[in-house]
Amino acid sequence: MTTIKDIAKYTEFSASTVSIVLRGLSEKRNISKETQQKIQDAAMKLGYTPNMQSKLLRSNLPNMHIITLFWDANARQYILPRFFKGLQDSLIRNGYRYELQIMPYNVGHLKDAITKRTLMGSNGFIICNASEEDMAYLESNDFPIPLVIYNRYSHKYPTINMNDYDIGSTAADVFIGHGLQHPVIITSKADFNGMSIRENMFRYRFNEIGIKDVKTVITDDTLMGGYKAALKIIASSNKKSQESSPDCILCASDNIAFGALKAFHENGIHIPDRLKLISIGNGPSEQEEFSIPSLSVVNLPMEEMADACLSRMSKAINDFDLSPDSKEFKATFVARESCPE
Amino acid sequence: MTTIKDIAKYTEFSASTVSIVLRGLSEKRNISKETQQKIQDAAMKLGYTPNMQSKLLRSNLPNMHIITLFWDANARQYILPRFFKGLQDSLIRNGYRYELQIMPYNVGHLKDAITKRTLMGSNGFIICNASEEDMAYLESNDFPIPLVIYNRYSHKYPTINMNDYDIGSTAADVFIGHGLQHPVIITSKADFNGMSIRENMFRYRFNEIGIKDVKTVITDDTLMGGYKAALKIIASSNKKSQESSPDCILCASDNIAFGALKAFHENGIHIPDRLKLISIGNGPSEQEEFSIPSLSVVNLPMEEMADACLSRMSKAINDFDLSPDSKEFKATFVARESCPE
DNA sequence: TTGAAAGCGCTAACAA
DNA sequence: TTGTTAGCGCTTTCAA
Repeated sequence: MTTIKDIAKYTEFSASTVSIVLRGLSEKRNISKETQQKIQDAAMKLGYTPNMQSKLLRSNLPNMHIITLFWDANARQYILPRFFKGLQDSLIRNGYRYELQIMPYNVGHLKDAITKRTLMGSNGFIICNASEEDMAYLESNDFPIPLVIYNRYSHKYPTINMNDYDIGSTAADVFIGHGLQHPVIITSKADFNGMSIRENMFRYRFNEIGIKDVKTVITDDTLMGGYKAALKIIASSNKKSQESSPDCILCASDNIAFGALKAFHENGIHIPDRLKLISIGNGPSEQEEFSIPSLSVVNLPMEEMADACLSRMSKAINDFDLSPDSKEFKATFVARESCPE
Repeated sequence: MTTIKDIAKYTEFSASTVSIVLRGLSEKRNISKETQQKIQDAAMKLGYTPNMQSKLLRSNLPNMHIITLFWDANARQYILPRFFKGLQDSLIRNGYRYELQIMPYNVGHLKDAITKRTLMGSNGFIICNASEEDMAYLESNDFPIPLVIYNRYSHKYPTINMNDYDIGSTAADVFIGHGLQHPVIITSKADFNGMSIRENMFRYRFNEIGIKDVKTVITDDTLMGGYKAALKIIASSNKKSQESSPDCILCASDNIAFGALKAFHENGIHIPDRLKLISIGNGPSEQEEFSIPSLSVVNLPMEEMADACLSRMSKAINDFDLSPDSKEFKATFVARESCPE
């Protein structure tokens, strides 16, 4: 890395002169045109770029804390803004003086994103979307700054969670309350334990009332994924009698749900008359309200959880409290057109 | 700010001992339990938090560049992920070694977000969503780091733009090609010049063929906004004859379009049979594809533009090239169900 | 088991 | 018009 010193040596001026020129203070300090030119040229030639760390250090500005948010680099376009907005609002409401930095990473390869550099440059990590491998990596290593884990459990780090049992059973109970008997789950490959819990709990509630047959369709966590899964369900139910074909669907995400709604619409299957549908609501509520039909969801309290992540981080940073506690949030059912109360 | 020195003074140990203890290296370096305890307590009591700038400076890690993205703190949940994903992909594809930092700000108050601190801590700013006031602020001030402006014009800074004339005329031409004669624009209060250009150009094309009456409905740039605007249009066209009621609608954003689609659906107005609809496509294309009906758009090339922002930034940082050039992208029409080709 | 000293890159005050 | 010096907060030898 080229520094101001390198330029000083190269041009045979002093470091302070170089500093003055490069900061555009030449006029004020009466640096000769010639000197300016030489220094500019050298900076260009040597590829100088300022080191902001040392500028900041030198500046004596109050030490701002940088919180780095590790987020799945792929897909789930829906969710980041919701979570991020929750963080922002929390910052403002609580007066936290943090700077938020977003570090995208590939799920399953968190290890590669947590470099010496990211560790050094940050006062705390909030880890989101971690897979089982990622969690294993975190559990088996020590880090010099506090971590808060979003939506996963750990016996090493503080975590902010939602009650996954609740999510599954709430959805099932609504369907059961409607007397529905042929449930289907559309979901994607579970990349964290909570997903399985939600689905198993959903199944369990139906099993309890004697309905053993809860079909599952695995697809991508995308709109296209939901669309294709729904087409599959339509095709297979066309072969069956009206009585035994699906009458209610749980979608593991809003992405999947929106895709599925499109497929049912195109095939003239009326929701909620022919089929009731509930999504595990991870998307912006506005989009759920204005889909056709509007989407009933078990709403994941992401904004509240984002807020909790920051509070917990604040406690970790200020009180040195790194105990592996967990705060758990409840998801609530929001009835809309795709499945009334 | 409490530093390691403060703790050293307070505990009457040396700074190096404090450093060792606070970094958890006590065992390795044989620091006595008692000393550890005293130092930990003091750190807690004095509210010590490490200064990451100086850690980084000391670490001799290669000087990573931090690019700060200034983004509208409010609404437009759709767009950030699209732009951000464009940035990420660009990072990877071009091998730029930048760290991205997102700084939310309130449009119209960019001034408040650009603090000494943000300036010092960043090697470059990408400014998005700037209002006219924000642009005026930027134009009339000097900054010590390079700025690249997204989707606005400037005679002081490099900018990355789209052709707003094109956007408006493309949409109009498609409608005109269908022989439609009663256009309506649903838009929100223009907070930047490009919006007016798009709309004026749309109007102009219709005017050219003798259609002077292009109605405009102003609403919020939200799904609810689009919904309400559409209801208004429905109400007023119910009073008119079939011939004079609107037959095509340009929506200024996907938010507005999705909201409007819901309203038309609820009122049994078939799109595209009764009414053709084109949106200025700023949302994720997947959502446009799976809406009901799928949404025809003049697609804003946000990913390409994000890429261009980074390329331009790279040029600014590495080649000291701060000339106020502009790169302009063309928007293309994507025909889907809401308005065929 | 602890401390002293040097230095990371930069800038402000002062000197020349 | 330019240079010298000291120091921002931290860590790493090396010494005690």
